[in-house]
Amino acid sequence: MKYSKATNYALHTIVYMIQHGNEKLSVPKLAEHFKVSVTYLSKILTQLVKAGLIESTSGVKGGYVLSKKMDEISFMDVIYATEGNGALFKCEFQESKCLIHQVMIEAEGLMERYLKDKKLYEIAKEETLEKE
Amino acid sequence: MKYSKATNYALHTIVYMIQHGNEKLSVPKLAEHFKVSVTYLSKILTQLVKAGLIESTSGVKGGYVLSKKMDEISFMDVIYATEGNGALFKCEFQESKCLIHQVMIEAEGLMERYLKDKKLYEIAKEETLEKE
DNA sequence: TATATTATAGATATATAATATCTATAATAT
DNA sequence: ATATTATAGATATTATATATCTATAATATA
Repeated sequence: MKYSKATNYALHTIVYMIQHGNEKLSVPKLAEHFKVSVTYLSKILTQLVKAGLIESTSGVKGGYVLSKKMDEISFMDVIYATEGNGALFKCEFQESKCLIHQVMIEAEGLMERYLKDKKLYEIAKEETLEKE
Repeated sequence: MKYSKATNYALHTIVYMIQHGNEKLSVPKLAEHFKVSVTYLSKILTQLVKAGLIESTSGVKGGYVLSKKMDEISFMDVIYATEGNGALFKCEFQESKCLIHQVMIEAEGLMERYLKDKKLYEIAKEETLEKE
């Protein structure tokens, strides 16, 4: 099991938006920066819209802005949007009564809690500082 | 991203072997118990052999036994065998210098450390107790 | 030694998910 | 009216997971 590339693009896009002070950004600009096709990145950003992380406006001068406060968006918010929010491990046999299942869920929980607590704002800020 | 069914079968098989006091067990017997095809389970068990978790003997009265002490096999040992031991998240861009990458690796680490510390023996023992 | 039983390897088939592109449509600033 | 943008739908291409089949090698035992 692996995180998808889409998740990587999504995380980087949000960081990029934060670093640009949440000015409205279009897919063509974002796609150019990340060297990825416009249509492909569009699909990913639409997922972020549906998850309520960003907002879109069509037409000339359209594009995307963050729909939450910059410092509220967590890694996990983005990952849920691109990977889904189902459990990583499912036991077909006894389901919730399965002790193996319970251990795996607990392990996932550790990762999730860390990623829920970790905001993309922290990263964006650090990277900006590094450039100075 | 999801854990594969193979991982679930592998974890359950090891627990089953522990619960049976590490007596030699054949694939036909294991497959019958888990209601899964012999050939499919074979592939999974061969992965466990290659990972050094179990040992096989061919021929009549052949089968599998654990190659480590029962209480030393961790969840992570099994997961590495079936899922591979590469990182779950890779950033194509700046690789190791990427701050997003670093956070994701840290998060994975939490899950991995928990699963390395958690031994299948604990589960096997608990389930046995429940039956009594 | 012959036979039955078992693990392993290789080939193949199918299903599902990830990656990616193309086209058409709807929305909007100028 | 036009150009620009997001969205939706269809489709194509890989890659991975799931699964089966067949052949081969190893081994206990009759």
